[in-house]
Amino acid sequence: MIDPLNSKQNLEAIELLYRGYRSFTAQADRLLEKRGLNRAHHRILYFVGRNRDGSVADLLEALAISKQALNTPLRQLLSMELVESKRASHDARIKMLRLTPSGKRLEARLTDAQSELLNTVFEEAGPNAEDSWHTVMRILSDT
Amino acid sequence: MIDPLNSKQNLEAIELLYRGYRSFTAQADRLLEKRGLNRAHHRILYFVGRNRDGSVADLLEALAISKQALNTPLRQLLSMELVESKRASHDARIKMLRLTPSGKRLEARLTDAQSELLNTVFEEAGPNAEDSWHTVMRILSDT
DNA sequence: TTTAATGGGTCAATCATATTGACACAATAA
DNA sequence: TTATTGTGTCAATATGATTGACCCATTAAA
Repeated sequence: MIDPLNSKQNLEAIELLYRGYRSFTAQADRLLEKRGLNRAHHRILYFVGRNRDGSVADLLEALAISKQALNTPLRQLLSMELVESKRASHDARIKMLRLTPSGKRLEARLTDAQSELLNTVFEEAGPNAEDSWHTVMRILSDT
Repeated sequence: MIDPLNSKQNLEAIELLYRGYRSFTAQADRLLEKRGLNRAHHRILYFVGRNRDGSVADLLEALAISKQALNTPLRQLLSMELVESKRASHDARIKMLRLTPSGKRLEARLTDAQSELLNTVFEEAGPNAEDSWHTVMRILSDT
């Protein structure tokens, strides 16, 4: 009777997840570092990019950090004009956040780098592998 | 002509990698937190576990952090008797590090949690998916 | 055998990022 | 008018990381 726990396969999978994730985030990290930005900024760019005109509160909830922790990187992105805010017309308390053109360009560059990497990987692995990989990751994500 | 860059597939893959990785590390993080440990400790336990009797310098190289950054968590693991060190017989300057029995138990518990999660995931995804996933992740890791 | 290099450890100063708590201000809702 | 909401900021504190300067003991080289 074989205990499937800690099989060679699983031990390799653990290793692969660590290494794969690192390899996946490495390019973006380098691109960000050039501008003095980090993953916190990236997360903001990402969520603002995918949630146009969302409020600061929305962003706080998405990032699950404190108001004070958000303050610094968000202010930097605003002053670098990568993100802009305007008051909501129906409620002037609310600031709606969106990417500026250059913010969009940066976000796109970060996403493109990762997207290109994935293209290379899936091309090398073959089309069936891509579907299976998605299936596995979807299950893992929702667990 | 379709630009495969930033296809829906790829955008989903990026999202899945983030979410999947978070889900993958969540259990271990919780287990560690209970003992007042964090990912730094986990990394040390991991590398010491897989590199029995390695030196401090080996560990430093593997973790790619400064001597001073290693100092605190390693000292904690030593004082908690999860890691032990003994001088090398051929060179008394070198400290060889290894897990104690309870260090091994903790490391195994962390690994088991991840391994179990992967078992569940792969079981649900089917056997072919597992192989494909490994293929993709191997390529990604080595890129 | 004196001297230099190596492995390991620590102190100090500093930086970055995060936290909680306490407020302040303007705008909206009750 | 008063209370609540959305946003922003100050202060104190905690953690984890950095670089730089050393120290000790041991081993290697001169």
